[in-house]
Amino acid sequence: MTLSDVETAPLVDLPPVIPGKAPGETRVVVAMSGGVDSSVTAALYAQAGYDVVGITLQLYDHGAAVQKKGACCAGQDIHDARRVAERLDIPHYVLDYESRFKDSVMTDFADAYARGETPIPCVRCNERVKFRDLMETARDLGADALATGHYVQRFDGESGAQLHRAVDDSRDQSYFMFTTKPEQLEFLRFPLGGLPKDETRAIAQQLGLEVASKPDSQDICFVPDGKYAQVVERLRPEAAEPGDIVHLDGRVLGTHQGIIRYTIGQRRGLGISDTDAGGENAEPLFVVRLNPEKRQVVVGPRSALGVSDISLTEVNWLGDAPLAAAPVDVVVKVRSTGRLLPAQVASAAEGATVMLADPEEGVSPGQACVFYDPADSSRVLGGGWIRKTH
RNA sequence: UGGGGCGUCGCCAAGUGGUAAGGCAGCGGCUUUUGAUGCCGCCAUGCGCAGGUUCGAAUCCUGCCGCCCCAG
Repeated sequence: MTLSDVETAPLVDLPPVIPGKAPGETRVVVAMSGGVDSSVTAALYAQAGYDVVGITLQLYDHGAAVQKKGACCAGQDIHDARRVAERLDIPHYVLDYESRFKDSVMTDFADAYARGETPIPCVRCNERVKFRDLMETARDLGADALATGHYVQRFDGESGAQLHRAVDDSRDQSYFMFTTKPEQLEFLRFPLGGLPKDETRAIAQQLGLEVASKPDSQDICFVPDGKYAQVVERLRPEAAEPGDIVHLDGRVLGTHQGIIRYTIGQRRGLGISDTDAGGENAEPLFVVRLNPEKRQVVVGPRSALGVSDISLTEVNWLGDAPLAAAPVDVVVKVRSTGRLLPAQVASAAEGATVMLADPEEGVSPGQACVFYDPADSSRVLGGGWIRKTH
């Protein structure tokens, strides 16, 4: 039984990958992780008659520690991807990207923590692995496009391809895609971005894909047991050394087991109680700042968390007109799951400056600030890495 | 070894005869496809110890222990 026997009517109204070019003549490389989303992505193009090539990247190798829990691991995911490709009757390749993933993503991850920042490895992976090395490979294979299962939308506009949020706000992944360059965007396709919440699984089920009920991935892929500190500690042991927990007012309130365990805005896990206020006035303490040089975790009351000005580096701008020194109105996200915040952005010496209309809490260096069009908040105008806040 | 005060959960702290508030910390869960935040739940059969009074005591009485203060 092949795919065409199961389902003949199109499941999704797929826009042509290359307008005017017949699907049969169009080669689409699909990045297949072994999960539901990328599997359905491949299936949609295969069903529509495209010349689909599935590629799975082997990014890391979980040792025995993970396998014994029976949780999914790199090996299982690769196996799942291969099964799906077989079922779809498409060629499938597994590429060993372990060393470049380690160099481009894991090292950056550890370095960021050592610097007192809180990294987003998923963005680095998109930026430095999937949309760089994998894209290059796709081009080498003569592909017309690289498709992924990300929940974002891509539209052709007056001045080139535009990046937009997913239709389903609860699944939108645009925050993780802000580094995508215009020329990369031209080559990318995201067929799931227009799908409502449960549609993908329903399609996977209709197609009889075994991954249909596979749980959504969560947490960081290379630390599925949640103990990311161990990974960092292996690469940057100095970041796991104990130090003082210091209050903004200078009091030393306790000690911590490594700066890597904390991020700005964090409340839990400090193990300290500020009782100077006394009685019912004891306020919870939050991490306000990390000082890697002194190995200090600086804490303070919630009122000390508000941030209005943010300095960004490595800014990627996707707007029609270039970003200038004169502030422009945008709305921004400072975390993937969060409200859109009114703000202004202006280019600066080494990136850009963002001024929030209202202070926001828990804004950490190493995280991303992503810009959206205030007139059409679905459109991504770019973003940058948060370097400093105040 | 004179006088006064205090001793309630890891920290702070209500409670002065009617059957142990609350906050902080901690733990568990939900939410979240980065990190946080948030939300929900749990958290002293016992109030320094030992007796006594009382139907009933953290609350009253006695003794002891431990801190603190003031004296000399």
